[in-house]
This record gives sequence, structure tokens and C-alpha cells, in this order.
Amino acid sequence: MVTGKRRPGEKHGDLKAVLMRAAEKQLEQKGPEKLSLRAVARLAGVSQTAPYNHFSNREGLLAALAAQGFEQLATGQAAAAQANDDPRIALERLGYEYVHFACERPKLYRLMFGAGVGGEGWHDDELVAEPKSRSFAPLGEVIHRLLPEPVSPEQVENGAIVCWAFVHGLSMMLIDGTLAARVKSDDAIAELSRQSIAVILDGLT
Amino acid sequence: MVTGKRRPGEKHGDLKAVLMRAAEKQLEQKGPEKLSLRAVARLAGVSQTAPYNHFSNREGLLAALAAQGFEQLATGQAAAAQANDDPRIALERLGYEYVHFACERPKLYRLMFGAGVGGEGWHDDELVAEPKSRSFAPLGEVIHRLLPEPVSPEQVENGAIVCWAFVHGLSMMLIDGTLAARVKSDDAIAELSRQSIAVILDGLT
DNA sequence: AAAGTATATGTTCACTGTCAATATAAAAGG
DNA sequence: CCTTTTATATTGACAGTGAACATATACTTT
Repeated sequence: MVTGKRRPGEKHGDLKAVLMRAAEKQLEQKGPEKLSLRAVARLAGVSQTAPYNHFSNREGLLAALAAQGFEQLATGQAAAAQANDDPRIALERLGYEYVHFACERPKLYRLMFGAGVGGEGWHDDELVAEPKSRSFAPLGEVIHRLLPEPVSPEQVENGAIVCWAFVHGLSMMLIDGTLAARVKSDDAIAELSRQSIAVILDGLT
Repeated sequence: MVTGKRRPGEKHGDLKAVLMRAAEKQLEQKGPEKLSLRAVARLAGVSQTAPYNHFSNREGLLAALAAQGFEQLATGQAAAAQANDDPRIALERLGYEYVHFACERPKLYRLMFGAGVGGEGWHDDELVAEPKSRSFAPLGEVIHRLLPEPVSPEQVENGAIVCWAFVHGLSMMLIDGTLAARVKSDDAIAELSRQSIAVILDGLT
């Protein structure tokens, strides 16, 4: 019904979703900087200007993709945080899941942190900021559980930032090949991740 | 005329250097993804195809810029590493210098780690890999000085990677605005940086 | 002086993002 | 049921891009 043949002017049922799926595919193939709006439209079987009815421009589409990515990361992180009652194990698991996510979908992950976008990030884009902070929240919760009483909000915040910065840096350097020469196997990645979380953990407590 | 030796057919002085300077300027204004080869040529006062005699393509120019950036970072890091005999203080200084470099020239720093480039980094580009590993070396040296005897090469390598990943992640998140809402002043940045290095340091030893 | 050669140019092509004007279909109001 | 409205999609155009090609240039070498 929705996906019939398209005559000139025919309405396309849920074009936005179709465009998103096409964009996902295109992103995973070409990467954020080479993603072409026209190619996405072509892949979705619509004219080149059709996407402008659903996204303000190319960056708008990329922002939607990034937001979706943070959405997925957030659910993964939330699940990992509640995987174990021991906050130490939960923290390790959180870190592993994070790096795993980044390495599984490197193009998406780089996009989420501003690759392929003019300026140097999404900055004040609320559409992206909301799921981003939601994906950050579970870490803070685990850090809170982990620290010995009494805990100040700044302690928690600082600890969470340290952890986040670390896993983010590790992920990026695994993706861009900086550590490719230094870390070979996937097991080595997991081991390095686990080990480093332990390092930070010892430093924090 | 001013410069002595010239290569056959060379009409401008050494166009490569002129192009690099123009590209630097363009990079600092537009960012890696919006840098246009034609605009660089225009800025250098030369035809649009002239750059192809000195760089294989757009990515070649970006790679040269990235390499130059790592060159500068390397000298800064080397200086910071020898600033103090106490390896702890040297490590703090190293971290501070690193983050400072990244925040001072965010567009360049992002480029150095693959922003604006198809694929997800420079990977096997030797031109950029060499100064990159040179900029990484001082950290390893300081970590070596820092760890108690006896030290294994893996210990040093792992510690250095942990530190590098952390400062890289911190830099990226400061640049892309992730921490902008959470960390306000420049002093707070310095303090967070210093504090975190201390955390990692405690964890390592 | 002539020959050789790396360097620069002008032209062209395919492609991109985005705007303007236009046509269409579905819903809303009579 | 028919008209009006409104969001959606299309065609066409424009400026800007990276890149390839053949050609002209000016320097080095012989």
C-alpha cells in the first residue's frame, strides 16, 4: 500500500524512516564525511530535494543519525550498569560495552562525536545532547555506587568524566588506527580495557 | 630569483610551502571537513590544478597538515618531558601541554586524528605515522622513569597507552563541547587535567 | 644553442548541497 | 460531494567541489 510505484507527486508513507535507514546504510559504507544527501535520496528512491521536507539540511540528517546512535548506546550502557550488583564489575562491564560499541560501528561512533560536521561537534544541538547525556548517566550512577561514603557530587562527576574521557580516547585511538600497531587482537583490546578500568578504579578509591 | 635552486619548470618560489601556509590558514577558519583545495589554491594565487603537482590529492594536503601538526606536538611534548627531573611533575606537565595544544588548535588537532578524512584515520600513511609516534615517545620515557624497578616494556607501553587515551579523550570532549557544559573555566580544565593525571598516576604505581 | 622535464594553466566532467517555482495528494471545511 | 488548505514531493537551476586531460611554460641539463 505504502510502497507502491511512485507517480509524479505521489506521497510516500513514512519517508523519514526510509531515509534514515538509507542513511544508516550509506554511513556504514562511506563514513560521515563522504555521506551524500543526494545518494541517500537516490537510495530511498526519491528526488534529491525530498529529504529537505524531513531534515533541515545535510547536517540535520547527520544529527538525527548521531542522536539515534546515542539512543542505542544509552540503552546498552543502562543494561551494562545493572548487569552486576558489584559496582567494580559493573564499571568494567560498562567500559567494555562502550569500547565494543565504538569498535563495532566506528563510522557511527565518529559521527556521534562530530566527525564529518563543520564546526567541531554538535555543541548546542538539543536533539543530540539529550540522548548523549542519557548515555552518560549510567556511568555516574555506577561511580556513585562505587565510591566510599560520604560522596560529594563533584567527586562523582569528576570520576565519571575521567572514566568517560578514558574510554572515549581508547575507542577513538582504536578506531583511527593509532593503537592498531600496538594492540593486535580483540582479546588484547578487551584485556587492555579491563586492565585500564582497574587502574583508574584504583586511582579513584 | 630570490631562492637559489629551482626545479625545471618551477615558476613560483616554492609553491608547496606557500600552499601549506594557505592551507593552515584555511584550516583554522573552516575546519578540516570544509577545507577546499580550490580555495587554498585561490588563496595562494595559483590555478586550481597547481596543488596536484605537490600533493597527490586533497587528502594528501590534509595528511601533510596533520604531519606538520604532529611535528609541533612532538617538540612540545619533548620539551615538557624534560622540564622537570621528577617524573610525576613531568607527567603532569606532559598532560597539561597535550590538552593545551589540542584546545588551542582544535581544528588541527581533530584533523590529526582523522576528522575530515574518508576512512577513519591516517592508518598506514607513513608520512603522518612517523611524527605521530615521535609525539608519543616522550610519554613512554616519562612513564619509564616513573615506574618502580624492575620495569617491563609491556608495563611502560600499557601505562603510556592509558595516559594517552585519557588525555586524547579529554581533549576531544573538550573540543566537541561534550564537557563544555560540565567544565566551565580554563582553570577548571587545567585542574581537571592535573587531578586526573594524579588519579591515573596513583593507579599505575 | 637545443633538448629534456618537472611545473603550472585552462578546460572539462561528474558530482555535490541548496534554493526557487511548481505540481500533487491527502486532509479539512463547507 | 466538492472545494480549499496544507504538507509533501518534483523538476530545474546555480554555484562550488575534486579530479583528469591536454597544453603551454620556464627552468635545468646537455
